[in-house]
Amino acid sequence: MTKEFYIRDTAQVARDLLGKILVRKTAEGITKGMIVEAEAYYGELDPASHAYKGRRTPRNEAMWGPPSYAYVYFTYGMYYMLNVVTGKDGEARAVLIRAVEPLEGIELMRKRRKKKLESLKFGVKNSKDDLRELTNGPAKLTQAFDITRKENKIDMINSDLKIEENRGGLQSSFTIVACPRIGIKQGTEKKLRFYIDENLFVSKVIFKKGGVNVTS
DNA sequence: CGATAGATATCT
DNA sequence: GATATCTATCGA
Repeated sequence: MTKEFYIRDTAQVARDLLGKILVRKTAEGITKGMIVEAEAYYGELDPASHAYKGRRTPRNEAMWGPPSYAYVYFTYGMYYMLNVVTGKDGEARAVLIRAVEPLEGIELMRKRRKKKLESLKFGVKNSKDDLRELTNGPAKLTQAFDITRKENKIDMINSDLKIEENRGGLQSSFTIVACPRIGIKQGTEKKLRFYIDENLFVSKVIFKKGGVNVTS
């Protein structure tokens, strides 16, 4: 993707990221996945954002920086979340990548997810042999793609972590659903979460209020 | 399904 | 000291 792509309105970027390819290269190998779910965060203006009312700390510093950079943060004592910064430099806007559909490096994703599970003190239950379990959530996909604090502030236009145009032509058209964002306590009225309708890898489908279909 | 424990960096 | 853009498990 180009710099211009990310400079635009955050919700627009979130929508347009659906169907694009998240690519990750490490010494272990390469993993790829199609983005199927994303949320927009409007920094200073957004009660749900880490940068609400201009809060600027070492942790959320990346949000304030230039577009196309990664904002990776650690939360709940064990999880990393991946965002891409949008808007103009100095604006604190970002898109949270919430789910992808695995395309390449699936065995590697399995290995990484399994390793993480075993490191937790849970009772290492049987791993459900379900592809969806690899990447259908923001903290799951960062495990599967080995994304941690180290990837914070790297430019996602051309790095070992980047987003590419979908050239494979797989699923060229789809319906986009817009609904409230997940896991927030304020700013729930706005429909800033977008996902590909009917896609199996979407983290959570909201039946309650339903979403709005926005075909692009 | 719904409820809750889990672990810790970061902020107030 | 409280909180967090969550996940896995357990119980009904």
